[in-house]
Amino acid sequence: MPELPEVEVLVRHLRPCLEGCKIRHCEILRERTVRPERPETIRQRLCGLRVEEVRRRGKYIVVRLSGRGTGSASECLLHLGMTGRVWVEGMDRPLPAHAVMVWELDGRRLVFSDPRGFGWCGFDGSVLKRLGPEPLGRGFDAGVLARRLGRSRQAIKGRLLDQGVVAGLGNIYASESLWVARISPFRQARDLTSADCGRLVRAIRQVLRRAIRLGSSVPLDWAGTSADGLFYFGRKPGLESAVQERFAVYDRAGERCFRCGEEIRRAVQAGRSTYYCPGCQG
DNA sequence: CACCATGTTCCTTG
DNA sequence: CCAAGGAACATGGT
Repeated sequence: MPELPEVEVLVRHLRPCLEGCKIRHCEILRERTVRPERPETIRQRLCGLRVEEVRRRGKYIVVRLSGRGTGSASECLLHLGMTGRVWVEGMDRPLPAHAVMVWELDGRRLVFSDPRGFGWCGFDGSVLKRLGPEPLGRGFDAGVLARRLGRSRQAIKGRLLDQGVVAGLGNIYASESLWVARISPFRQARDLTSADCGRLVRAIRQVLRRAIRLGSSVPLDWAGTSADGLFYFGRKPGLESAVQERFAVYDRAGERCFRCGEEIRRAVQAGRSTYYCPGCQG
């Protein structure tokens, strides 16, 4: 469920559930999920700590924990990969088949479930240092984007997926942003004018804000048992109306462009699907 | 069975 | 040395 908007909505949801809670036990059901530390190290580092703050950076969930007595603060990172989910539930429920980690709180528990197993939990904060600016923060404008794109001959779509250029865009919202900015995903990054960069920055912000607003306004199934993709893939019966026209191009190959009526196309760039409108993204 | 999927890292190739 | 592309990770849905 993970691009910036989904993680942001999730973090807002988790904040009141977690902040102030003490972690009584930590159970790791899939060892690969925790890294680079060993499972036993993670368990020891988490046990007995209190959650001081839950925040987001890019697609990462950052959990700040207060130390045992001596004030040794630490930050635990969670990344959801492609299919990771995190929620807090009562202790009476059966654990899902793909639970990879569980934190026992007082009378409740946090469940990290991840069928595909690309998600991650650990204390190595170095990944955060490599991230580009927050697209919704002040440090992101046309000049910054242009500088980060540099002289790259790579297609702009691919550059937007690089978390060092801007933090939090993924395959869906990269396509969406380019459509809003009317920029072809195949343009070489170095060829974008400053006007293009300005439109792209505004488009990215608009697309992400709208997705966060939408995700905050729809009743979400955090555990995702009904397979609604939390808030992707609103084609599920009963949810389509709420999320209709959520995506202008993503997963809409063969359908008509809302702006010019052309048929949306799908292409493959660097092994990943790109959706675009050949009519208005010249 | 074939192909597709919201991500990141590592390796190879040019 | 760098840029770019592809494989790998692993599982489920269509």
